[in-house]
Amino acid sequence: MDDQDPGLQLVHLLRAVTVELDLFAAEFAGRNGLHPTDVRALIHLLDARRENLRATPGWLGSQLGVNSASTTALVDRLERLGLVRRERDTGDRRRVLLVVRDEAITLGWSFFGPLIDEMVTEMRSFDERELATVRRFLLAMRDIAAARRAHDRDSGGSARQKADQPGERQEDQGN
Amino acid sequence: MDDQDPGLQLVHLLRAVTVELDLFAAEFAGRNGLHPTDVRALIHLLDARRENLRATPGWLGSQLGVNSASTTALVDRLERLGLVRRERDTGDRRRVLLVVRDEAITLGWSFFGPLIDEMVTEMRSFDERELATVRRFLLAMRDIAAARRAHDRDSGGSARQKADQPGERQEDQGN
DNA sequence: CGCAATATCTCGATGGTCGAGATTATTGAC
DNA sequence: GTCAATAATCTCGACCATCGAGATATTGCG
Repeated sequence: MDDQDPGLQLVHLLRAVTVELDLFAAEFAGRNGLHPTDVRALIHLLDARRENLRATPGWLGSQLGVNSASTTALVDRLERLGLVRRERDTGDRRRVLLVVRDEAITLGWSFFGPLIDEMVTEMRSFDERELATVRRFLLAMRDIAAARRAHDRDSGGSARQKADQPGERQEDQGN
Repeated sequence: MDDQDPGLQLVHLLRAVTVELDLFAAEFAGRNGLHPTDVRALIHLLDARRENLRATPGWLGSQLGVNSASTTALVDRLERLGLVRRERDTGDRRRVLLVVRDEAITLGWSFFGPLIDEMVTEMRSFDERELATVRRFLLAMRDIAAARRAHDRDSGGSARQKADQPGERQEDQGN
């Protein structure tokens, strides 16, 4: 694996992008009195809403990799900030549904909107075949990372298992 | 900006990749008794070493966006774990050089090595023109994020300025 | 020398995260 | 129906990463 390997250079470049995006999120967090975890939670909640998935504390915790105690505190913060609302699930009353309030959408868009806009605009300079290439690249990188994470979680039981993950991920249950 | 906009889909996909990579790093952290910040620091330190840059606490703190107090504690942790060594700069004795110990390289490679390997291997399925397309994409995304971050830092003085960033970034000073 | 700028570190306070366990609701067996 | 097992969320106490403010040491300028 030569240091001049173009593939390796691209992997490093991908990491540089993630570093930039993390710093961008941290900037957003610090500016609004949120913590990095809150921002990550907000992103997942907005994603869930966009895809019509039901968000619950347990689901959110598993997405973020934090345990139930931290998730409760996290939702408390988001609720106190007026970004989400707790709502008992009428079907399964053990559950709590996390309803994203309009304030959260406004806040998220005010910060990430311009960034996303610029990125989408930049993508217009890519023709269809190039877009397909980028998509293939991103899908491959995402899947490799996800697969290795699942692999390491199983095989690497030497150290502690980190958190109490239900492991269960509920998909869209018909709204 | 339609929800079916292929550019927008790719931006979301890019975010999905960063989420996976962050979770991967968190997994690594939890398994080795490190904190997410420690992992980020380790990555920057290994990068600096690879590029023959001099790492100091101040430089590291500015890279991570944390203040000097946190940086001191961070370096204390890394030193206690035997990953780095503090060494007074003989030229400017206010400075401390952070020397990455072999243990850090071994540790980092043991975890990120296989992931990087798989990614690099996957990149072999891209021909030269496709690699160039991916590179153009990643460079554009990185630069947009960096530019917006700089832009927001200046204009958005409404809230607090977060940390005491020297703003100074020392490049390779001839080793 | 005095003085400002720079680099790092110290201190006390805040609060996010964790493990363990409590609480409430659901499910299935008898 | 009752009981135990499971599940989803929350409470509690402890730990420690991060922060702001300020201390300490060094450099460079005049």
